[in-house]
Amino acid sequence: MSHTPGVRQAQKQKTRQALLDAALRLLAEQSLSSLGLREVTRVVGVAPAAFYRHFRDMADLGVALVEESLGSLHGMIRGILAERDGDDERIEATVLAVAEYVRTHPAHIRFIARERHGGVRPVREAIAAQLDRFTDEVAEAFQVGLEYRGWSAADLRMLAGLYVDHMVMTATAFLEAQPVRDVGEGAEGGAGADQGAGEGAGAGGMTEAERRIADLAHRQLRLVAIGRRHWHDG
Amino acid sequence: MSHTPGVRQAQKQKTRQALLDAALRLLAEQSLSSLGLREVTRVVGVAPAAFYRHFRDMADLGVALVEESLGSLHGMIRGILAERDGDDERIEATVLAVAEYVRTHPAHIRFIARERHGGVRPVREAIAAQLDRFTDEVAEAFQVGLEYRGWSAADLRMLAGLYVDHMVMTATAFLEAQPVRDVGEGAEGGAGADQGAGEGAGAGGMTEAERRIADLAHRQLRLVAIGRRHWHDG
DNA sequence: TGTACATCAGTGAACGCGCGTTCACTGATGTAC
DNA sequence: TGTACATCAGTGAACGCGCGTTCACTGATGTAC
Repeated sequence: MSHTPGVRQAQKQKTRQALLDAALRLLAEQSLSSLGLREVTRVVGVAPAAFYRHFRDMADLGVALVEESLGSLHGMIRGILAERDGDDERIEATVLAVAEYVRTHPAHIRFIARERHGGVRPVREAIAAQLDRFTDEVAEAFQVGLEYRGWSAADLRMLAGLYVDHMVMTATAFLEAQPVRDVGEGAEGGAGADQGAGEGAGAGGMTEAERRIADLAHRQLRLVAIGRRHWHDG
Repeated sequence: MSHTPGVRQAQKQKTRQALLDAALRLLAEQSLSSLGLREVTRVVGVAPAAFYRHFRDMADLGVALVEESLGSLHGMIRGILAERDGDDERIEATVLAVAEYVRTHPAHIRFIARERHGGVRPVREAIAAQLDRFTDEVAEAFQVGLEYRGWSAADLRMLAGLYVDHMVMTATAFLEAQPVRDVGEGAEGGAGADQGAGEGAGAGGMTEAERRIADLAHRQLRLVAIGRRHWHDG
């Protein structure tokens, strides 16, 4: 233990993470290009100038948020696709996983949806790159399946693109179905504040609105799967 | 001619339109929530306070831009779907129409893509309402076709949603394939400035990047059409 | 047609405010001996 | 273990700047008679 860890490094990481968390929270109500550096540091409780010890500017922080938002998803999706066989099971599992991810990371998904076509080029490009990776990974997962003998690489990627686009669309639909948390924690799991009223879903359940979206997504994915099955015979 | 037209009304409309055009142009490089009132009036050449004669605030202007961006599309799509029969023809015509619309109204489409999940609620809601209308219209167009006997209203709408979502996705893909116009006219048709270099497509043609996107969209739509055809027999 | 009054789109100056960035600094942590 | 020096995350004050909004105004257009 010569130089890498140390109390100093740890403290710095903690501040950096606090800046990311605060930004993500503030981004629930606005887009990155209107988010102020002072706004973020104010929430964290550090001096504005401290920001520059961690990020060159807001675009830089945005790119870091993209990695935080989508990085962990790669393994998850890959795992789901690898562990199942059969279209219906895959569809079911994927839709449920997306719904769950949206419920546990709403702010991250909202950020991605908002900035995917947002006003900050480096962030747009980072998101596009991540979604491209997803498409590659899904296409690769298909390649392994016996059901895809005779498919060209281009057609596999076409199909994967359809699934990824649909996944994003479904995620944002789930998002819009979520209650709007005005204030409060936001970022990390934390102990606090189950919001009270009737619509709140239990640990495993879904609200009525969520169920409608899940059902719609289900049927759309099933239609795509049928098209896939008959792709080579008209 | 007692009160409605008049020189005054006409002049006011002209200024209003100039504000909308200027805003749309500036929104190529940023999102609505960071667009300044003074920025817009500066481009138009009027005093900042003049803005309030036309819009309450930027969100108000944004909602007007939504109408301008999507209002004319309703008739167009409806016409295309009504005039053809046969999936392939419909697919071909729709993809071409979307490509064409993106080429002739790039700034409008970019605005919609950017603000669909952007930081300004009233604008998000206006866009969602318009896209919902599109879905209804497409579903209605299907209803008429003989190919959809036996389809429930819910399934028709599910399918229509798939098409509309895909249309939006395709439009934004075309957009990203467009050369980035740094400055210049933007808003109205105008006489000026075909940009020079090699990638520029002729009146009816497409660039290489556009052709790739069109081809991908084609194949994806064909797969959906196949799924649709076999929807009721597994 | 001519005159007197009403309307109202656009003006320009003023305001208070929060912004991003810079800078020399402080003091806890890390390192060398 | 103890001491002397280096590093560097975070400070706090200062800067110039452009912002949104207000206000009383001006002068062309519209209306009544």
